[in-house]
Amino acid sequence: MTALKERVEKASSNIDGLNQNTQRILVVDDENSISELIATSLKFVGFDVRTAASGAQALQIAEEFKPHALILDVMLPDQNGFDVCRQIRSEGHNIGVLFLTAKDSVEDKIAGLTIGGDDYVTKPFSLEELVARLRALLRRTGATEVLADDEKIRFADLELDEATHEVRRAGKMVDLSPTEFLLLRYLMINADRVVSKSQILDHVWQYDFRGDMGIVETYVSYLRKKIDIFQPPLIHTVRGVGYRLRLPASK
Amino acid sequence: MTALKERVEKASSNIDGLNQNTQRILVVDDENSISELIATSLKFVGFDVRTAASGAQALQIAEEFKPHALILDVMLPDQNGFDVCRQIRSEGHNIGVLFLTAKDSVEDKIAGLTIGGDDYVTKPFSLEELVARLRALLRRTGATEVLADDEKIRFADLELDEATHEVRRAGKMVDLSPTEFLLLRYLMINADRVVSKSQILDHVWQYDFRGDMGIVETYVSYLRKKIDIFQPPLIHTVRGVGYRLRLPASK
DNA sequence: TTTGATTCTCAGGAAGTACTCAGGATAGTA
DNA sequence: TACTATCCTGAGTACTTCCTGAGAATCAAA
Repeated sequence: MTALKERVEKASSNIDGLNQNTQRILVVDDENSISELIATSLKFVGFDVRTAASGAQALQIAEEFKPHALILDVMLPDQNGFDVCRQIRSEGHNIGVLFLTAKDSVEDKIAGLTIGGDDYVTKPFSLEELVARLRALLRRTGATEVLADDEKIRFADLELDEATHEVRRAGKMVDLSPTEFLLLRYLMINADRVVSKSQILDHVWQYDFRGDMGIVETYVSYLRKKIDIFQPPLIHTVRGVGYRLRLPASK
Repeated sequence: MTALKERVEKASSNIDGLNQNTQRILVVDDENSISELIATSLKFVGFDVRTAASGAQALQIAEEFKPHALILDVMLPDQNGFDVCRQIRSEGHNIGVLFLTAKDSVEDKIAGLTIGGDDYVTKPFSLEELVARLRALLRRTGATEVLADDEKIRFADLELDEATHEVRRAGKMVDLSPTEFLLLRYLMINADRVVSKSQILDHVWQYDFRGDMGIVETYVSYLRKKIDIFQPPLIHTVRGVGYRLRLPASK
């Protein structure tokens, strides 16, 4: 699952119009803006997505859509998310579930829910995190046919391990805060292309973040101090546009 | 902005010979002058364009026009741009959206503009930038059949890469400021054709620029110092008319 | 060759953009 | 409760880019 491979896969799926081995995801949330946000984002990275706004609707859609995974708000208008989950599973499908939950309700209820390979993400979340968690979940539940490539992203002498959350530059461990990790991950996935500060903000930060883009500059600065003290520097500023991860080789 | 309109009329015969697989773009803005400006410009470069002045109208037109992309002002009289976007997307079409937004409202309020391959441009913008962004968006969202074609523009030994924002002359990296980049891009797109200073001003500079054409001369001079220190020179002055990118051979 | 118009180039101030750091707020942990 | 790590803001600094204006250079026609 290297950045390159991901891109190649994405590109090739564009070519023939539809990809045959696309994973189907059902997003269930009663807030329309949330499910749309998730849906567009997942569609863009290549999933086949359907949305539902209630438990009943979810059951109905699941029946014919047969999703590989569920993204499921715990709080639904008609019933609670767990029941929906249970019902869908009793239909026979053994699908993984990524629960969405408000920050405070976490400890109470969710604790026991991450057993079956399931996972949860608290609202508000960042898109990067959501997608990363979903991918991990699909990997665990075996829904992914693709060779289970070691969960590492590489660029130059940088190595980022999704499973262990470890990062190395030139073999040396570097430790990053959660935000730094996500930022680096986003840059690595988009290696060699320029990403704007607003793209970074939209993907790495939580969707309700209301600050300005100065925060991105600050975090790029942090990252540089941790990974670009080595030579050569990999994070490059493209003035007026954004940032770009690249080797200086082709100067 | 007269120069532009003139050319549109003159050259429209060239256009329809060229594209039978034209991309459809729906422009939504309540300021008529803006949507007209954009529409004219996009038509000229070969898109099939329709305009709408409100969200309601946009939905209506989108239904039968089935655009490949949307250019959508965030501030609309009847509803906000996101809702329009969401509604159109929920109809099933997975189209990319290029948002237009006032400079100051970007940082403050609006997040999530770059989700799903979307992008945004702040008012006032330059036409070159708008078109470049739109093209990039169409590429990303896979609406363009002519993919691969690795996002590079070439002329002679000049090479301009849109994704990485790199420019090379004879393989050597040259670094350009944002304006220099846009200017070179415009010259390269119109390679071998003479472009007048007012055309350049209309396309490369923001539409509210109030200075005179001296600025174009200045920037051409900057460009020459960066890319025409190599031999042979490519940027040629056509006295009394404008500039032209050409090889000395094709006199 | 002269003349007038056009174009080139440069210097320098204004404006904009990016980098870094210190410090306060917050959350997670012992 | 105290301690620590992380997040975020704001301010200061450094730098780049933009644009103007003016004089030098070039060109074409008389």
